[in-house]
Amino acid sequence: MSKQTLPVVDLQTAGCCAPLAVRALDADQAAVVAPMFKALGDPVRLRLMSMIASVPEICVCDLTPAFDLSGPTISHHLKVLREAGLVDSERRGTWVWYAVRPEAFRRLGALLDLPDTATRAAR
Amino acid sequence: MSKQTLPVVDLQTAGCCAPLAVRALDADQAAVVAPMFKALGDPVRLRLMSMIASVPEICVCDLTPAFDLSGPTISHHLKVLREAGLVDSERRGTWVWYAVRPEAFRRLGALLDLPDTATRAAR
DNA sequence: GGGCTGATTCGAAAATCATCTAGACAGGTG
DNA sequence: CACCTGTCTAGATGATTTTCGAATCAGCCC
Repeated sequence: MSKQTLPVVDLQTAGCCAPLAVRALDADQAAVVAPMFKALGDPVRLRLMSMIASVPEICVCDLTPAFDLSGPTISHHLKVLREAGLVDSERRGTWVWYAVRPEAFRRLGALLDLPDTATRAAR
Repeated sequence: MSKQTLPVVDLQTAGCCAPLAVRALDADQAAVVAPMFKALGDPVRLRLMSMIASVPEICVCDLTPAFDLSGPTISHHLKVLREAGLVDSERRGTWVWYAVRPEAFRRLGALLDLPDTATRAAR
């Protein structure tokens, strides 16, 4: 399957960065993390992501008909999610199945933790 | 202070959506949430967001010099974060101060909760 | 093998975006 | 008031993105 273990993906897989609200990211960290948020920044991809994440796994054939878009377009968006490291795909016979990558997903969530401090009201 | 309480912001401010991993978003929900992720999907904005979120508040004059970009470009990115509802700004005399909007930030984080279930391994 | 269906890749068109310079506005200070 | 500094708006430009149809690839079945 996907051989593309680019340096980028390695950094993503490596634990990266305290929550945004704890310590500011440097330029390199931001360059690693931003593409993951960017991948979720399109309504179609966000919906795809939510459909994938809300079940153990799901076939492309069940994703495509939920949208008013061509197959290639859905395929393109899935590729963006894949290359961001957020989901994984596996061909089984005729169909291709997608599943969330829990580590990446969780790490992204951890970045958005807001520890009750560091808000203007609390200054 | 910024008067722009657009309808979009109202929807964002309203509690929206179970975590992605719990229930898939419909098209309307995705259209509301995606711009927030999109705003974080640029390395410059992500860094700006982390600089703002990691302190109670911060002056534009302290943000700009951290980047190798023109003032107007930083201003543009801050506007995107503002319009996504993620930060708030307030002019105090000569300077403009930015602060995170904890509700929006927290809601975004909640969307990325991953409840240990709904992963392929757990099927 | 030949044909079928599901999914991806390719190439192109239209829309959006990041960035800049120039200019406007806001507020302080002499 | 005139001027200076900090910030934002306007308009332009090159780069990126979204989307499509056409073509290709993968695996099944007759």
